[in-house]
Amino acid sequence: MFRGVSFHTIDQKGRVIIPARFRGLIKDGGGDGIMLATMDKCLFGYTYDYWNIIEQNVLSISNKDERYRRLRRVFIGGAFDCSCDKQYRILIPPSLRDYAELEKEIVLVGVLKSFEVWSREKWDMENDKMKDDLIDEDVLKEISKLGL
Amino acid sequence: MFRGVSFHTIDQKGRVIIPARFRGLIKDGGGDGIMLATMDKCLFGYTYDYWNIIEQNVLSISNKDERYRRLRRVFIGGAFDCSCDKQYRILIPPSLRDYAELEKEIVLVGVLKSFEVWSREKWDMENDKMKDDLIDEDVLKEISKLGL
DNA sequence: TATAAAAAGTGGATTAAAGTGGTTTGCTTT
DNA sequence: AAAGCAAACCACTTTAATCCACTTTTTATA
Repeated sequence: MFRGVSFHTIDQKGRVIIPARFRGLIKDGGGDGIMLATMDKCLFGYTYDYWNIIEQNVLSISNKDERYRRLRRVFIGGAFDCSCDKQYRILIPPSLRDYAELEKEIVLVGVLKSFEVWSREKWDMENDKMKDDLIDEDVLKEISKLGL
Repeated sequence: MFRGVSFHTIDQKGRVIIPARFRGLIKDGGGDGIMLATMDKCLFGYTYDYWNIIEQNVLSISNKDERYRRLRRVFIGGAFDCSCDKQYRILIPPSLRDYAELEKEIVLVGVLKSFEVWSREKWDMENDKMKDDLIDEDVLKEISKLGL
């Protein structure tokens, strides 16, 4: 499972290193590369195997409703296959760089089945929001269920 | 169960010794290492076995709501697998050192299912707060239930 | 209780791996 | 043919894993 945060840089070419602790998971997940998709103003990284499951799920969504068709084309349309180079970096396509506003400082965050790529600014904001969430009854309830 | 408090140091590389009385518990809990997570401005150490339970609970949280996705990414993002070296020390990742403000003097505290890592300053403050809590009605009620 | 032996705890040196930035080469596209 | 881009290559810096030496504390035993 993907866990932990790392702080890195994205270079002018749009290359981002995959942290060492993620590499085995990626390889075991179907190859030397990942699928990148957009969500929550950051990028979600999936192993090939897990992505296949997601695609199957997307296929099973009804296409009757225009909203579901829109969801499908935005989510799948925004997904890219990114393979690793010899230094274990992925090249992030310009459209995804723009979406997540990746410029210089970036953050990689493991979230179990997948990991996320954030700009440093947005990640800091996300942490601030989390602090605010800690006075939210619903959130506190979920935390208490974790058994910490 | 983890119990008792020990005062130690963290060296320049970020290494921290595991007290002898914790070692058997850790080994019995699934291996020669622990999972470290962030909470309450200190670090929580879990055995692998217990961490697996927590992780299952995290996976069962709904991901519909943005607040719950945030909870997951901040909590799992703050979790690291720390294995012991031959001297039974763990290396604490820089992001966790920063979070808990570990610099030189640190405190390890057993709290039954897990143990905690504090900076000495924060630990002392925590004890002061405990003194204040002893005039709190709710806290006194819980204490009376303990059967001391 | 004195002493030896073992275990716990600390610090530093060495080596291997991770991470970063840049250059070159060879495609593709217009 | 030239421009743009990505893949591959290379050089370098930083960081983490491993190993070793030593001090302190605990335990065992005479």
